[in-house]
Amino acid sequence: MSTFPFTIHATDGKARSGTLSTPRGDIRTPAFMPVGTAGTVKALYMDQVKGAGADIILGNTYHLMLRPTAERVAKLGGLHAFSGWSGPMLTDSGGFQVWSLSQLRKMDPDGVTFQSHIDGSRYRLTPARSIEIQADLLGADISMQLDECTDFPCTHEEALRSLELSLEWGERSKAAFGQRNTQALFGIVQGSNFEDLRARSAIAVASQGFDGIALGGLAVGEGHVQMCETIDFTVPHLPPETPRYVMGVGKPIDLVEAVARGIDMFDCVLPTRSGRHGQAWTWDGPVNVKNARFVEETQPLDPESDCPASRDYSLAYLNHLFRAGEYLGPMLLSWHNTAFFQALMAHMRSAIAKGTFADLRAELSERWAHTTSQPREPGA
RNA sequence: GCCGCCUUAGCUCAGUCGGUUAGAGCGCUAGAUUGUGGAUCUAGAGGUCCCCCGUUCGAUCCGGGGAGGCGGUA
Repeated sequence: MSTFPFTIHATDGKARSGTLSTPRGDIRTPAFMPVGTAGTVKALYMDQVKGAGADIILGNTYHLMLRPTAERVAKLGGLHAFSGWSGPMLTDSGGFQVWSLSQLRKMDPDGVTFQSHIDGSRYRLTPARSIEIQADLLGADISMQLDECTDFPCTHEEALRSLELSLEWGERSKAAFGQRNTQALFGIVQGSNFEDLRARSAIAVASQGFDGIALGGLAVGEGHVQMCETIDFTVPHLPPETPRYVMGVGKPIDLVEAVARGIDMFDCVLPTRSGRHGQAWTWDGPVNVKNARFVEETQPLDPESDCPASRDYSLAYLNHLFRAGEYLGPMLLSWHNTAFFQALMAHMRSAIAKGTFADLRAELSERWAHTTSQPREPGA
């Protein structure tokens, strides 16, 4: 029995739309969760994030542990009060930093030791410590088990070792979490791009009785096609009544194709990171507002949008802001992208409810086919 | 007026003991970015080496003259 009720209202093919109910509010699925690593969705006010349509945001164990420290956040009332976000919040366990900060950490079976990129001091993260930080100190509504985000590409042997470690860490995370009435814990499936390993991991994680199941180790260089294949052969091993979450994904085309394969939740830095670098995501695909062709373009990004950033500012002005290095440029594009990703999720939820998801998928997949990620070059 | 220094890419400047295709940083033109190290990376375009004459097989480089700039001085 899951801590949070998850009700599926409609399905269309493998796609499903529902509600994950938490004490801090409902999460409409398929859901996209803006990433607020350090207690802020970068360059945005929480009101803008909420107004864009986001039901839930992410926080990050590793970054908050370093600064301002989890203990200080707890002393200041927890991450919700500290940051001003009153809705549901999910925190990553630090597992992604095990991968992304591989230069700054040492692994052992019991956990991982990080050397801070800020001041060089050492921090220890174990499954129990990660849960303590997430659930007890930050006060996350949904905590993630500590895992190892498996590198790509890797051998079958390496992927097996990695997923076994994540399974064990999942068991220990669950033991540390215990039974709670108002907080949930998600497990994470690994296994790289190996069908047998993904199946093995999915079956094992499903049997551990988590409140939700994430697919980790995706969008790490395998490319769009392999990512879709991996989701394809993993989802059948997951219990239908449990929320499914693909971590760190993705581009709009990835979201559409993953929803079509039965995924309910996503998070990704793309809308905000792209926004800070001048890339706007639109119904016509990505647009680099820094491009010279926009210097005198009086049209906004999307005159039909409800978001002021998309509707009320000309491309010429956005172009100027980025060329001039003005703060408002990243702010407006982060806002626009966040609103666009939420609008995309709303479109998909609506289409699933109406039974027209296949049409929407076909249209968007064709329109965005050129944006799919290719497999990373070996050695790159 | 005289003296000194300077003039090389859009900008700020290296450099060539006279020798094939003259470089950097920034800027510019594009691209990458997927559980955020507010970072970074990749590629490309762009030059009458101020002008003229001379010396030389060959001058962005040496000599003469001119133009423009900066500083000093009367």
